[in-house]
Amino acid sequence: MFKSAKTHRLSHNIVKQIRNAILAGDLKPGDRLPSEKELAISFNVSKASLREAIRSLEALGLVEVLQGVSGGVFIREVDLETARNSLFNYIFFQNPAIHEFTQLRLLIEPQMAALAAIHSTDEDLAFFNENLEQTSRELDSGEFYYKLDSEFHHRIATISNNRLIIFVIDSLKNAIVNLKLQLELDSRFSISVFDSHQRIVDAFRKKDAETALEEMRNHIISVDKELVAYCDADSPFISVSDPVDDEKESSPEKDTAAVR
Amino acid sequence: MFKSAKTHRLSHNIVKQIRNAILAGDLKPGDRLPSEKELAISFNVSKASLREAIRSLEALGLVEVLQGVSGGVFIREVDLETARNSLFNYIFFQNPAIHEFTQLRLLIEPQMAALAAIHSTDEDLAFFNENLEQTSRELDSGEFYYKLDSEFHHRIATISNNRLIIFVIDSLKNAIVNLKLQLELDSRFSISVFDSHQRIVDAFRKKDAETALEEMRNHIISVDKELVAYCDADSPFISVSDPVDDEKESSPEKDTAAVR
DNA sequence: AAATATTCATATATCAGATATTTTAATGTT
DNA sequence: AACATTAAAATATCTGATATATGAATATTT
Repeated sequence: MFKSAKTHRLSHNIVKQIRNAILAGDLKPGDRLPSEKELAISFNVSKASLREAIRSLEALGLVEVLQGVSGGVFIREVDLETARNSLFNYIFFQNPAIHEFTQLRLLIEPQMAALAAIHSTDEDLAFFNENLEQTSRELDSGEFYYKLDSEFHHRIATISNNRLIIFVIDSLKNAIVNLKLQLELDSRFSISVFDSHQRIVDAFRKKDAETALEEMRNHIISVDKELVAYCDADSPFISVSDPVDDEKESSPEKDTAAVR
Repeated sequence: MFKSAKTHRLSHNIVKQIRNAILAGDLKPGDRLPSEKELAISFNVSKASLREAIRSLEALGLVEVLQGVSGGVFIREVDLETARNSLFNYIFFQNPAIHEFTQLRLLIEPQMAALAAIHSTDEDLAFFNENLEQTSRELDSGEFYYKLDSEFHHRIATISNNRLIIFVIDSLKNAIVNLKLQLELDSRFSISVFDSHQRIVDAFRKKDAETALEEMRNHIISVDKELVAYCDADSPFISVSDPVDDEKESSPEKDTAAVR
């Protein structure tokens, strides 16, 4: 009925104003805001309050701050990583069961595999070949990281050309990997994943949508079974060392043991 | 090759430490952190830097800050709204086409409708009856808001009992409504939506999964067509007045004109 | 002339400490 | 018992000084 009459935090007010300016199109990625001093004067607040607002906007991924001359506060596009991390934070507390991941994946990924079978270009196929080859090498060396696996599914999503679907698939994989495990993979599992991937790519080569869909479906289900066997027993839950931890330079995908 | 040797911001360092403590389980929702003064001493930084860190954590939805005695910084679960808003920010810059939303919805919602037909309880059916009745009243009064529509789809998602699916459906609807429009609805459209909803609920009552799925599918497709007709012509894009703007007390669902 | 080093201007980053405000609980008053 | 007052603890905000980072202009060297 009535609006809260609470005097909000100054920094919140500033965040709101700037965010609205972005959403209204008055501020666009690349735009540079006036300097802290000037902003503080414009908003009629102290530098400290203004900086708190900037920190919030930074956390939301809406601005980026550079130091030095010609530095300042720049509007930027919120990137996939920021959104994905936020979703990860949410999922962390929800701590969904494996089957919730699987259910959602099953709704999306088999269909995307079917699409990919039809629409994949030579370039895409070359990518998948290279991906399989590298995976094979990693299997031989006993060093199976989930990066290649991640890229495999990501690429399939990409062929859909649907950014929402890419986001969902990407986020799911990220969450599964970082949330549910850090399991020492047994190599039998890795090989089974590799085999699945091979069969899927094979269907791509033959442009056989039906088979691609079915193989992806089987793949997801078999991964589900493995994960359930691993996790749900005692649910080790999580071990956060690097994954969500570090900055851009070591992205989550880099150095976490593999899954799927 | 080499890791960035850049000395990060102090506040970032603090955010990282606290976030990691949360993810590691050392800090749990409801936990209260020491006071600003004490924290500043612990981290060996000034109060200003510490507060910037707290603002970031607050923006991420990981903490909540209360003033006054027995106030302080409290760890909290990241809620759906925070994650959804972050996704919205991402989607805003991506600005996906209607068909991208539709494609993803088609993968999920018809299946969920089928599930709901099978699993909906008397309580659920009562909810849908009430929802339809209220919608009908709003139609009569000419005041069609998207809140009821939103709740309709949300409830179906809820029956899936899958938090990831609920998140996706909820976020999609939120994004569609806030991003794509603020169209003056023509009442023919509202009525068509209402009819679809009625047919879907009817299938629920009969526990007819097949029909529920098909009706939801038709519903989404017809909404897609309407939206494309409305939007893609000149793409009014957005008008941000309240939707993503205000605080908890006026949630996005409240006062934006309806869609679908 | 080109490469390198230095200086300078301008931002942000950080600190220290004072003051204001909010909120709860304890205390007093009627 | 109900209500008002006060005290204490916490965040909120402001001010102004200092540190640091960065790019560009300038000077120096080769």
